[in-house]
Amino acid sequence: MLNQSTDLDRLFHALADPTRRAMVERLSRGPAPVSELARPLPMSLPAAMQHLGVLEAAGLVRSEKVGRVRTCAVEPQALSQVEQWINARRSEWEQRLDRLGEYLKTLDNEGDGNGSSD
Amino acid sequence: MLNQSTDLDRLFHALADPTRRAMVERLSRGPAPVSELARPLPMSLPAAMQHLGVLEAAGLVRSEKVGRVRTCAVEPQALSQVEQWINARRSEWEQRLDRLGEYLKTLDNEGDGNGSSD
DNA sequence: ATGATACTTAGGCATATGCTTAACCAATCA
DNA sequence: TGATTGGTTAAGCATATGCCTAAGTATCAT
Repeated sequence: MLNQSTDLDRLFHALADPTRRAMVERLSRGPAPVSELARPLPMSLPAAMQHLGVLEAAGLVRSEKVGRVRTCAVEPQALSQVEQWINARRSEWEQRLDRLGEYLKTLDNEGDGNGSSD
Repeated sequence: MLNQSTDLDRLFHALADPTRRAMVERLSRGPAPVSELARPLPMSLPAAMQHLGVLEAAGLVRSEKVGRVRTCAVEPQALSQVEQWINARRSEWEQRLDRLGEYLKTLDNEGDGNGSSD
């Protein structure tokens, strides 16, 4: 259960940039060639390609070149590791809050006292 | 609906580091003082504090100082924006795949005889 | 073959990140 | 009161990131 960190590192890092999220959002609606991904972006084509490289390295996007056009598509299962991590966290702290709730109820029943020291 | 980017930027970026995720994981089990968060980490206390600062700036962690001890705790609703973004993407591309499935079925009905298979 | 299109590679620069050590302050404790 | 504990600030450094321009390479169109 310890650290296969690097996958999550790459995924979160890839998603931490608005340009890259915009690309993923675009690709969520269907595959697109590099130039179409780059066109709306306020940067040069090479810069856009670097972002694409980060997305591919993270496994979020897959691409294939046919003729001179490289077509990119989202990799639908790529986000599952992220989801798993988040769900794990959420369930942990929900459990904690549940236990805290129980505890507070218990205190309530005790009829409370003070407890200061200082 | 476009760009409240910066929140997501900070959240994803905060989670893109194994040290910071380790801190969140630790805090998911309950609040802890800075020194306890830092102790297991292979770095100096100031370095750990910087990570903590990133987590706080992202809204993932909240902390409060009492006496000379600063106690940190997870902010349970902080991940919801991340979840929303991920869910939005997933539902988009699931819809797409559904439509693709329909389309393929249609083709199939047309009575074309070959299988594109691969 | 010539030129346009669609990407790709290379090199470079500015800023951001992650870490370190060396003080420094504030609350206990002896 | 002075030492210790817990945290904070400051300065500096090495590497990583994000962008650029310029110069390729490989199709495709004529």
